[in-house]
Amino acid sequence: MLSDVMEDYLKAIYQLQRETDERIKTSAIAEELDVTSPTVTSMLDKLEERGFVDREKYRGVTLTDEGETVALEVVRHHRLLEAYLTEHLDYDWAEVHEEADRLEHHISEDFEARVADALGQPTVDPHGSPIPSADLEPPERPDGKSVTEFEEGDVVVVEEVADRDADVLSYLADHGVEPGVELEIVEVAPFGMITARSSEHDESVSLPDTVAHHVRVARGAEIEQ
Amino acid sequence: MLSDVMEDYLKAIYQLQRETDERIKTSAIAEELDVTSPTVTSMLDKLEERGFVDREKYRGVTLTDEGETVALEVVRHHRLLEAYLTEHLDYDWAEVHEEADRLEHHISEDFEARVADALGQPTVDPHGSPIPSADLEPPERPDGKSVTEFEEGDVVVVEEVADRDADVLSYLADHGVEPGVELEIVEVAPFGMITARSSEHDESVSLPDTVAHHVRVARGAEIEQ
DNA sequence: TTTGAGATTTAGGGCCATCTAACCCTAAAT
DNA sequence: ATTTAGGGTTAGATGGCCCTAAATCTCAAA
Ligand SMILES: [Mn+2]
Ligand SMILES: [Mn+2]
Ligand SMILES: [Mn+2]
Ligand SMILES: [Mn+2]
Repeated sequence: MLSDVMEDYLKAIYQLQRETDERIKTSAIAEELDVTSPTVTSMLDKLEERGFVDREKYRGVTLTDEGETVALEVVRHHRLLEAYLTEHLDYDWAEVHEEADRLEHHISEDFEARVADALGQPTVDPHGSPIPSADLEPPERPDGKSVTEFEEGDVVVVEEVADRDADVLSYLADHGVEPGVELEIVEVAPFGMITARSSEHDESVSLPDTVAHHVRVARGAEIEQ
Repeated sequence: MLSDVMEDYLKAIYQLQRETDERIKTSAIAEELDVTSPTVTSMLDKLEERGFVDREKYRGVTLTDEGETVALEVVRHHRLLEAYLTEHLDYDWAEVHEEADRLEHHISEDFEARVADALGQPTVDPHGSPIPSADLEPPERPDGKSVTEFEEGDVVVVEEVADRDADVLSYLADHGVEPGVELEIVEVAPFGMITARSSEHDESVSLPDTVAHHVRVARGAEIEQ
């Protein structure tokens, strides 16, 4: 059996891999999980021994197929829980992450199935992130781009808000940045900040790149002048 | 913070204390939690140091008030979860225990409150066991007696079926032994077995004392001849 | 091509929860 | 008052996850 700590490492590696295409470095995992790098090194030893990661010493790791399957399992649990908590237990969008992050390791497959049934086999979580299917086949890369890749005047539709910080999410919700909302990019500042107007709130929000990077969008319809 | 293992020890001691009035022995805890007695001894050291149990070496432990509060917290989580799983996720009476036994250590106080709300602040779980109140005041001893204390001809109403084994619970449900059901004691065998007729199923069930001991009942109305 | 800053691994240690083997205490029976 | 069986505790070890300090490697800049 896999410990919840190991599950967290595999999930972290999976999520870092979604962002970079490169091998995942010890330091990136250490940062993500808030542990020191020697701790990561020794865990990577174990994960390699167990066949969950491919490793090149000093050059980082990638998940094996088995490692990816475990990660997808955990991510599926996480996102189903987030969806269930918002839909059936009246949790707020911004609050669900922490609860799901603990419970994801402790629910049975039976529980997972019942939650998925109660939700009608959903495919995205409340943040717009895709929920891996029950067969745990690796999903395709989403084709949405980060909002930081657009320019002044572009109109986009928010697909996913992948931040995990409750305060940031509350702020975004308060200013109308949620999956499904249309945004017009009104300004791209030279110091890494983007300003957009939400069609919902008819109000503009400014976001530093660190936050904006987590807002994935698709190009929307042109706005009439 | 208390580990989930410590919570399990305190819950086990609490539940053993409900049955005996005497100090709880190392071996009883070891049996309950399926660990060896030296393991229990060393955990009792820690629990004593932390002020959760009163200990007399070689003579067993009792919970302190703090220890009892922790135990009640865990039991409240457990029973609320059992109730929620049966009411809202379509779990069967017999199946909930294992799931609740894991999750009880990992839900937040917020989750607890939301589940209690969704259920309308219930006071008993699906097995008829009392759910400790949110303030965690020690509940009174229930006044129900074990069905083994009755005699042939007595009519009783089932209040609580405190077994934890899924197969035993399924069997009991199949034969109409559930909270709220009326039973007539039809035979008390000399070798520790009791036979009762369920008014629901109009069928009789025979139960060894080991099982019957967990069926708590109140005296019911007399049956007309 | 060399070198040094920065990242990674190794070394060594701590705490937790568990085990087995060995020793010791209690309480009941003589 | 002794004995002894049964059970409790101590001793010592393991595996898991984490840490700091020291050694080692990598890669980009000079
Ligand atoms: Mn999340
Ligand atoms: Mn699963
Ligand atoms: Mn139970
Ligand atoms: Mn609680």
